[in-house]
Amino acid sequence: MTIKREIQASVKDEQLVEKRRNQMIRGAVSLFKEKGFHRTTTREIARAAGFSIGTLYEYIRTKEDVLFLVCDSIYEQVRNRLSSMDLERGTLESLRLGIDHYFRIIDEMQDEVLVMYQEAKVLSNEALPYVLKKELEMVGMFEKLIRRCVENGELDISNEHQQLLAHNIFVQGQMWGFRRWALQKTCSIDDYICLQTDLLFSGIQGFKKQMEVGG
Amino acid sequence: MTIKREIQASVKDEQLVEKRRNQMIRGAVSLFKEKGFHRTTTREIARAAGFSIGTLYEYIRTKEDVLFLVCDSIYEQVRNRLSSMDLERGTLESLRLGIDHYFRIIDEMQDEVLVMYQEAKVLSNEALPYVLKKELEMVGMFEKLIRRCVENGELDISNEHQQLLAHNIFVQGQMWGFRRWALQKTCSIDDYICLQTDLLFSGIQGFKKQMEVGG
Amino acid sequence: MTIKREIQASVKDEQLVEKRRNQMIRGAVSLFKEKGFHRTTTREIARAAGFSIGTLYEYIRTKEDVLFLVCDSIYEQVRNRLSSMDLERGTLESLRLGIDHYFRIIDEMQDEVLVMYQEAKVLSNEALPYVLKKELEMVGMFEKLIRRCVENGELDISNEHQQLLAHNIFVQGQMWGFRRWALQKTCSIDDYICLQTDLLFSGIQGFKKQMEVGG
Amino acid sequence: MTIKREIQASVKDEQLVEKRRNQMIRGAVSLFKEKGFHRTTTREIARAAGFSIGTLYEYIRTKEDVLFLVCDSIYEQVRNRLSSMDLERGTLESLRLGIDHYFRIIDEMQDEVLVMYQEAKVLSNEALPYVLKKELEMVGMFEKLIRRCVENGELDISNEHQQLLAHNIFVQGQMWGFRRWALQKTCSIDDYICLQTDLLFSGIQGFKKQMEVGG
DNA sequence: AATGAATGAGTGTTCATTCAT
DNA sequence: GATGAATGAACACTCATTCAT
Repeated sequence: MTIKREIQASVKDEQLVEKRRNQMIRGAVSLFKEKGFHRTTTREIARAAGFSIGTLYEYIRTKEDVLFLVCDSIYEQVRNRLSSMDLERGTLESLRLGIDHYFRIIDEMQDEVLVMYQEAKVLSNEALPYVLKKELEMVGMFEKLIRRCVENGELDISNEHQQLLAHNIFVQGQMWGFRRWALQKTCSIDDYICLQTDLLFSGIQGFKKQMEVGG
Repeated sequence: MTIKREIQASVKDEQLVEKRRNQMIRGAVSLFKEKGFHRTTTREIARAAGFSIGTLYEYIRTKEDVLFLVCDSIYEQVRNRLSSMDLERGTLESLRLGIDHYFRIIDEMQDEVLVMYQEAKVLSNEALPYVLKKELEMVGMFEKLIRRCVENGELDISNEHQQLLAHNIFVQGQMWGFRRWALQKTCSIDDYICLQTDLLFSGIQGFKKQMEVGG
Repeated sequence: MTIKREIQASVKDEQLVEKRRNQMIRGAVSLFKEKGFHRTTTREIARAAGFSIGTLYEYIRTKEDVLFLVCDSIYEQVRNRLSSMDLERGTLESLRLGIDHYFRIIDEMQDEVLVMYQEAKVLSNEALPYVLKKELEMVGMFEKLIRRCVENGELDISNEHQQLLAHNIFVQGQMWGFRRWALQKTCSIDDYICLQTDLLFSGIQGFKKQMEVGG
Repeated sequence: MTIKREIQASVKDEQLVEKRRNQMIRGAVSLFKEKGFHRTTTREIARAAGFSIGTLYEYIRTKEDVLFLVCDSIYEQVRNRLSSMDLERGTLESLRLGIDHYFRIIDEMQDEVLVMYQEAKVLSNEALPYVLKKELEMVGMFEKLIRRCVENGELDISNEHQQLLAHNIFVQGQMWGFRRWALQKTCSIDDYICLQTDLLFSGIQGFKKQMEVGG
């Protein structure tokens, strides 16, 4: 169950709040993508959402609320889509599939992830921990995936290695988005998944060894 | 050879320009660290640099110039410190040492790297490519380090793997800074270097294999 | 006969209008008391009155109407309570009693009087004269009280003195409210009535004279 | 010596600050007079002062600062002009002259006094006490004037009567301004001074008595 | 070369009022 | 007759930039 950090709205009809906020988020993401949070005005957000500035403020209290809503929504989407992963099987294949799945989600949500990635830090001291918490939850999913492999005897790495590995996977996903200017020039998402999986599973010495074995 | 992107100054005396800009950068970094680029005012930068707002504008043309100067200076520092790496030896040990060296630099320059990392994106379309270019140069250093290993027969991985590996190393360095809220709670820089090196060199199956061998 | 300044309502049922407006006034007085007219929003008034903002506007046309209603209501209350005074007897004792009565009313309605006193001026050029007229009516009551004394031979002061005296009494009543920060620290309403009556009746030389007589 | 409540300015040249603030006060008084503090915008104040909105905010920090400056300046003016009063002589004549002097000052500064009188209450909890303190200082001047008369044997009234009398005089001065709509229709300032002095000195029974004596 | 007072476009936010349901 | 979502003009305040001294 998710801890809800409520953003206050003046409007009472909860369905309407949901609907209007979704309009708002959609508009805001594309604006933040284009010019960043700080260079986007609330008026622009309202216009992009399809309503007036007055109406915008019926559904939030401060501009930062919009950013929070955006971040929250993106995490929620990623997590929802990630939830179809099988965390329990505990085979290397399921880990490989999990990574594949996650990287493809990021690929499809590149813009959103980039926005969140670049702007989340401007969230206030009140809101930021909540967002970071969500991030840790997602990292936790990879940790679980890995731990089950260890428990299954498919993998033998220390607890610390497991944790860092989970972080690496998580960051390598985001990296596909935030370093697209470098990576996506020479590389498709399929390539990327393939290459990263190689490195992840075999390490650089793995190649050497295989070579030696093969040679 | 480095492409110089000149920031125009009204003042002619180049030594003075250099000196004033260094004051400016020092002040700006600590301000950006504290409150980010957008929440820092030019007046604050001037004050932190030790001169008046009018003088500030004798050495730059826009606020963004300050950010550029800051990013440029940070990259330059990282690169300078990195330049003591031996890129040519082409042994796994030299690669390991290179990573160790780089990660420790990042650790010491955490604040600066974080600033640059978080704010660089607001640079205009004119300045950003220049900064990204510098980043690629640094990635290139790791690529070279790796390529020499391959040429030396110490490693046998494809060109694509080499490139991605270089990116991974570069990002894992930055990651130590920008994910400090998660990583640095349980882990020293020594631990981090050790763990990342393990994963990098052996991959996760490496561990398994060793186990099998050992078992 | 009272001149009625009609505030337009959309609702036809006059009893309902009366009822709703009373709710509104009660809510508004306590809000104006707390934060003044300008810092009180129509939404707050509606909420304090127990109905919606839409309903509020069924019974008034502008926010200023609320202020008018409030002022009107307060004057009406003061006047009603004042109406038990005996204006006709024409003795110094009845004047003394009238003052006593009036000062005690003000004391009990301090908050309301303060509100009206401080906010009435923001009424538009259309509504203000109406309110001032009511005030003059009340001053007129004291004038009558005094005049009857003169007619009775109990007092011998000129017409101008009578008028100014009436104003003084009226203002000294309000003064108990609007200077409470100074007066009510060291003085009860009983004290205040007593002291003011002394000054009013004897003047400052009166004391001297009595002393001389007594000495 | 006056306790200074400093309003922060960005501009350092103190003479310039003084000059600009005087421009500001002059403009603000006439605007507040016309439409009250709340209906006056900061842009209007800036324009009336003869500079831009940006410049206005170089000399104050909030709109309320303007009101404080206005109130402070008015009190200071009244007090300065009042300072020529001889507080020490302790004769009834000097008291009479003091009142005459004070009432004439109020008459000349009617607009200013009215503004301060009507708007001072919106000052924040921080600034209001400071203004009230100044008011009490002025009341204190009348108290002193009266006390010296008592000490001189010219008057024999209790401490409490002295205090209230001082308040009455102070309020009757202001009253000439804030009730001008009623008083100034039938009465010049000379008349007003004369009538109020009569009532003050003789009380209403004084008239009667004189009559009896005279009769 | 250095200063800092002046500028005003631009920002986030509020709130009286309307009107479709 | 009652509701409350929608509106947008209006507001206080900020800050990058300029330029006369």
